[in-house]
Amino acid sequence: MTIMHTRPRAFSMMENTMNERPFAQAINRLREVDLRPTRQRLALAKLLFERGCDRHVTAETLHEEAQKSGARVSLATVYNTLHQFTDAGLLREIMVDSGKTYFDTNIDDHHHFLCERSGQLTDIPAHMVTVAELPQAPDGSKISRVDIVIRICDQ
Amino acid sequence: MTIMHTRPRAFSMMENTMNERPFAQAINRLREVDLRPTRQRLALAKLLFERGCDRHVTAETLHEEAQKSGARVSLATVYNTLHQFTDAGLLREIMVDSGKTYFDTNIDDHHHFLCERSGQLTDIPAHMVTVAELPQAPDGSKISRVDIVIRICDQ
DNA sequence: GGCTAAATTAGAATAACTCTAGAAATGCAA
DNA sequence: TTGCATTTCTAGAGTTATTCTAATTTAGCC
Ligand SMILES: [Mn+2]
Ligand SMILES: [Mn+2]
Ligand SMILES: [Zn+2]
Ligand SMILES: [Zn+2]
Repeated sequence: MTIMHTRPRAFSMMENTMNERPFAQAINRLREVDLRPTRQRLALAKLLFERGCDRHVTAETLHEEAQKSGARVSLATVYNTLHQFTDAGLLREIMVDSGKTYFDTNIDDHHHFLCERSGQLTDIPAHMVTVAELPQAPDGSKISRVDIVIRICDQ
Repeated sequence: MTIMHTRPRAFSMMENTMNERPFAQAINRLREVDLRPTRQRLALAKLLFERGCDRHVTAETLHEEAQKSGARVSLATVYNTLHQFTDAGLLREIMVDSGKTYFDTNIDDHHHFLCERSGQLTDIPAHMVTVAELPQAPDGSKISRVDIVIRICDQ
């Protein structure tokens, strides 16, 4: 049996920026909702949250990304994990068109541009849209969310 | 060979109301776009447009309805017809959630309530919603439509 | 280390479509 | 009418996105 000399690596500024916050947050959030931080869940959380910008992924695209990054995660686990993260409030599920489900790393109140040519989704912060008047919800129900999709096409 | 005495039936108020207009409109529209008014297409147009109220059907539900009404139409034809009607501007395609495509007989500018429990869609005329401020469409593109879905849940 | 529950996985199954290729209906011309 | 080309319809096969299943692996704990 060999003894590994696992020297602690030198600390690097590049690897410990603000961007790690949402990842650390994710780990804590997983603990909160009783999801064990497994190798697979951590790899996916890293891909989803480490680069801060808002992402809209499908199970398929995230799975490919995981493969490329060297993480071995099955597609079934990607589906499971995306749904678990969604239930934990770390992701939002979006279904606009084309029979694919997108998962959105931006969980703030916001809306979307949808490019009719490419299918690309782009975030619109809620404060950029002003809805002056909304109809009453039918009796016995209340409004839980208002989703606005602005479809755009080439001019 | 027998000669049929096809007496013209007595005119009935019940059968010639305002409600026939959209159906007649549909037939004309089909001619306009070079879709022959075949037995199948007429049967489906009848189901879709004859009862005036706004409908949100899936291929599956319309197919069942056709069967029950005694019309023999294959599911493939229901899909073809729904897409042809949509291309002809007689229907609008809606995809909200749950991976099913709905076809909307209301082609006026309008929005939807979506019941999160039952998945039921209900129309909201455009004038009931006032959007005061919209963001600029990205460069080189223009806004083609704004879709608003108001999600409701039991209070 | 050994136990137990939770998590992962490959592959089968399902749901909602779409495609294909042959049959039927239709339109038109001879 | 009858023949021929074109359109439409249809059953069933194929596809895609997703879920399920049941066996294996891993994690947390004593
Ligand atoms: Mn889901
Ligand atoms: Mn379509
Ligand atoms: Zn978003
Ligand atoms: Zn509608």
